[in-house]
Amino acid sequence: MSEARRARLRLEISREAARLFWEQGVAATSGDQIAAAVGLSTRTIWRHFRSKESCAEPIVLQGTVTLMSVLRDWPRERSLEEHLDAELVRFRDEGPPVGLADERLGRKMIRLADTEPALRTAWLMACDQLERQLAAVIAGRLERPAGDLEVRMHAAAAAAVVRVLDEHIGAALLADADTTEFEDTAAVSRRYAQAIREATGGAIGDPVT
Amino acid sequence: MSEARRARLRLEISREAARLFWEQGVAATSGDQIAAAVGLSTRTIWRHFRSKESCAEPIVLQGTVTLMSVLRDWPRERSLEEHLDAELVRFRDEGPPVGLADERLGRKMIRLADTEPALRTAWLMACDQLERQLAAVIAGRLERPAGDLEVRMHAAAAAAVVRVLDEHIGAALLADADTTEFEDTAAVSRRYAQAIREATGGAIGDPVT
DNA sequence: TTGCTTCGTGTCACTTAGCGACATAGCGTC
DNA sequence: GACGCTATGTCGCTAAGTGACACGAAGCAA
Repeated sequence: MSEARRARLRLEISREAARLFWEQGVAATSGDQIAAAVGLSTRTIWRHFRSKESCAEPIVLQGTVTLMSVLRDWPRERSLEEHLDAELVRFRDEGPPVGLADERLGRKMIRLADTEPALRTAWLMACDQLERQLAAVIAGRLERPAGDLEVRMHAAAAAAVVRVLDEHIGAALLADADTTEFEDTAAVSRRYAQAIREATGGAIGDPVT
Repeated sequence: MSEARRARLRLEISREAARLFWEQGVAATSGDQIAAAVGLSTRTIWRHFRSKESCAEPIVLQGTVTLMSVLRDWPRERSLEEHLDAELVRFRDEGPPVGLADERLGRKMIRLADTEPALRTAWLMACDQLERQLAAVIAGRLERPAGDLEVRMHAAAAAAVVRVLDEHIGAALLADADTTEFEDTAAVSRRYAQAIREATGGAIGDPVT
C-alpha cells in the first residue's frame, strides 16, 4: 500500500473517530462503531491504529500540517514573520476545502483532551511528531545534524510554544469568543513567529545567509 | 487516603512495573504480574492507574521531582544558576537514598520509550505534569495568574528543554559513556539554567525584586 | 486466457486490559 | 464495643487488541 494511500485512509478513519468522540465521548465510542462509521471491519481499524485513542492522532496532527508544510519550504533568505504571513494567506485562499472542517475537528479533539486523559496522550503524541518534523527544519536552517542537542532543544521549545498557542487559539475559536482577533492572519503569523523566535533564543526566525 | 500515602503507593507500584517493563518488555508484562510483584490485587492496580503503561508515569516523573522541588522553593532574589547549583549539591548529599535507584529506573523507562510507543505516551504525560508544576512556579515569579498565556508558553518551553536535556543526559548515563561530564553538578546546573533562560527569552532565570 | 504471486481486508477465535457492583477488613472515633 | 468510613479483594463482564487463515482483487508471465 502506498504511503500516501495509507495516510489518506488513516485520516479518513480519524475523521469518523473524532466525530464520534466529540458527539458521544471517548469511553462511549467503541472500535466497532468507528469501523461501522467508516465502512471497514473492526480488525482493519486495529491494523491501522494501535489503540482507540490513537485514532484521533491524524486529525489532531492535521491541525498543524498547514503550519508544518509552510515551515518545510521556508526559504533561508526569508524571515519567519514574512514567510508565515505570505504563505498562510495563500493557504487560506487556495488550500484544500476539507482543511477547514478538519481543523475544526482537530480543535475539538484538543478541547476534549482537557477532560479525557486518553485523548491528551493522543494530542501529546501528535505534538511529538510535530517536534520531530520541526527538528528537521531547524537542523536544515542551522546546518547541523538532526540529532544535535541544540537543534533538539530548539525544536522542543518551538513545538511547545506552538502547542500552547494552538490550544489557546483553538479554545477561543471553539468558545465562540470574539474570533476577530484571529481573523487577522498577519497578526496571528506574527504571534507564532514571535513565540518561536523567543523560545529558541532568537536562533530561529531570522533569515540565514 | 491521604494524598501523600496514595502517592507513595503509586510510586511503589510504579517501581515494580518499571522493573518488569525493563526486564521483559511492556507487551510481555501483564497487570496481574505487576499486581503480584507489588502484593496487591489486580483490581487495585486499575484503581490507581488508568492503564498498564501509565504505571510507569510516577517513576518517570520521579526523575524530575528533585528538580521540581528545588524549583518550587526558588527564592525570588536568587538567580537560577546560583539556586540550582546550591540545592542540587545539597540534594545529592542529603537527599533520600532511594532517589538514586529511582532515577536510574526512570532513565531506563525513558530509554524504553524510544522503541515502545506505549511508554512514550507515559513519558509525555509525565512531562505534561512537570509543565503544569512549572507553570505554577513561573506564575509566582512573574506575579501573573497560572492560566496566563505567556506563563503557559514559558512553562511549556522550559519543560520542553528540560525534557530534552533529561533524555540526553539519561541516554548518556545509561550508555555508560564518559559520565564524568555529568558528575560536575555546577556544570549541569548551568546547562539546565541556561537552557531554561534561553527558552523563556530570558524571562525566567534572573532574580526578581 | 490460465495460473501464479502479492497484498489489503474480512472472519473467527482468543487473550487480557480495565471497570462496575458488592463484600469484607482495617482503622479511627465516640 | 458499636459505628461509620474507606481501601482493598472477589467476581463477572465488556470491549480492546491480536493471531491465524481464507478470500478476492490487481498485476504479471507465458
